[in-house]
Amino acid sequence: MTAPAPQPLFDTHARFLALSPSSLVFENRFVVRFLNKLEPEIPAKSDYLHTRDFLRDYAGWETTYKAYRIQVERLLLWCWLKKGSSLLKLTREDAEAFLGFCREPDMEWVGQAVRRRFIAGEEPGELVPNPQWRPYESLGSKAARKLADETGMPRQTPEHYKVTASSLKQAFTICCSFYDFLVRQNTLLDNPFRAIEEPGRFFEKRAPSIEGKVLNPLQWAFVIETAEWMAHQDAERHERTLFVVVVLFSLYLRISELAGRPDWHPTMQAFQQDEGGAWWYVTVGKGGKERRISVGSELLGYLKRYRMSRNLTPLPQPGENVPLLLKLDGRGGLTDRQIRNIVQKCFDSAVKRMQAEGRGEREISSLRAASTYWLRHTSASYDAPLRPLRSLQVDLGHAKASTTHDIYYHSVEPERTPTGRPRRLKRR
DNA sequence: TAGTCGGTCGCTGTCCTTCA
DNA sequence: TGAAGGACAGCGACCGACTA
Repeated sequence: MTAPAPQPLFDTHARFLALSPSSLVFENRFVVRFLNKLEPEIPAKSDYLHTRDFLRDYAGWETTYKAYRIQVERLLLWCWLKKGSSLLKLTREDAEAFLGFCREPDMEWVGQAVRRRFIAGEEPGELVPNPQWRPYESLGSKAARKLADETGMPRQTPEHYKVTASSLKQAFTICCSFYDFLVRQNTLLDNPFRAIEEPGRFFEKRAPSIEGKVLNPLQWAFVIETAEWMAHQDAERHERTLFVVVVLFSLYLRISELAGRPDWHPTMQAFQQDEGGAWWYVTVGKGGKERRISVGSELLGYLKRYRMSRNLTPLPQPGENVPLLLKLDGRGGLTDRQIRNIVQKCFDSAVKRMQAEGRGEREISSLRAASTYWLRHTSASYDAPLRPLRSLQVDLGHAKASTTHDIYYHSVEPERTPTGRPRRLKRR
């Protein structure tokens, strides 16, 4: 099945992101033309203004703003293009129909790759609608894409697309919030999404789970051995790879806790020794909260190895303001994406080494889907049977013990921990 | 020309806060 | 106390600029 030809349906649409909260609306002539085309049958300009006013409240939180813009934009396009009326005329039945559409949108609304909404036009600085853009995207599973790339087979184009329960729940939450806003503004009397009985039937509840996101002991053994082998083959490039893999695993780090944040750039000072001689990794975690993670002796060995490859003293000195990770050209600091790429190359090499050793597809397949976050899940799930809940909770940076308990103490499978977590990184 | 890097985008999941 | 709501992060992809 080939990708659907660009539809005129989406030749123009409201581009909320381009509008800062203080800017004038309708500044893009394509948006103006689109809205004018809908008038007077649909009060599109009024709908557009209400939507922009709602989004304005979230302008200070970039990731939240992005999520909200995506969902209300879909709602707006669905009202206009599928229902043919204003979003202010939405009934409970319409709201249910929209959720149903969100769960399984028409394939002409679904793209096979993420595209920019607008691309450069002929005039300098002009933005024109990207005909390849679609409101929904379906990329398929990572493991399937990787396997297709390895075998040289074309990637499968899905004939149907269903969003996950998580995404659908987010769509519902945001639409509820949008109509609550319209009610507070005295624009509407009722919220049609609040009128839906048992909205949970649209998205089945699921306990938090790391199932399928943990490397089994054999896969982890291949990953760490591959990282060491890569470091041996090309120390200049891959001592860094080895250190990144080991530190993400050993300290249960989220990628941002190694890459840094806009207001925090990790240096060697992140490794600190207390008065008792114990070492800690001090980072800034989710929500901008500082946390200290205990550093084991084995990780210290890898830290020394990595530092010596950079011609530094074996252990960090007080006040040493050297970036923790360097780009290949020696410039300081790696972005989260660069770290992901480094880890992904290691995973890819581990898959090849498993194949070369004649390992079966069943042993290999889930490693294709692995990402940096799997190292955090893997390490924590190996450690859960061996460490007190409170201790693991603090190192993971969870505010509530129930989060740690629900994720790691409910989901540990016996086969993952035949003898509990080895404090040794290498297990094979 | 190939590799690196960063901007942008949308999907999915995590996890904290609020509320009944 | 559990569910719902909501903020936020991780991730993979495309694409263009830059550079060795």
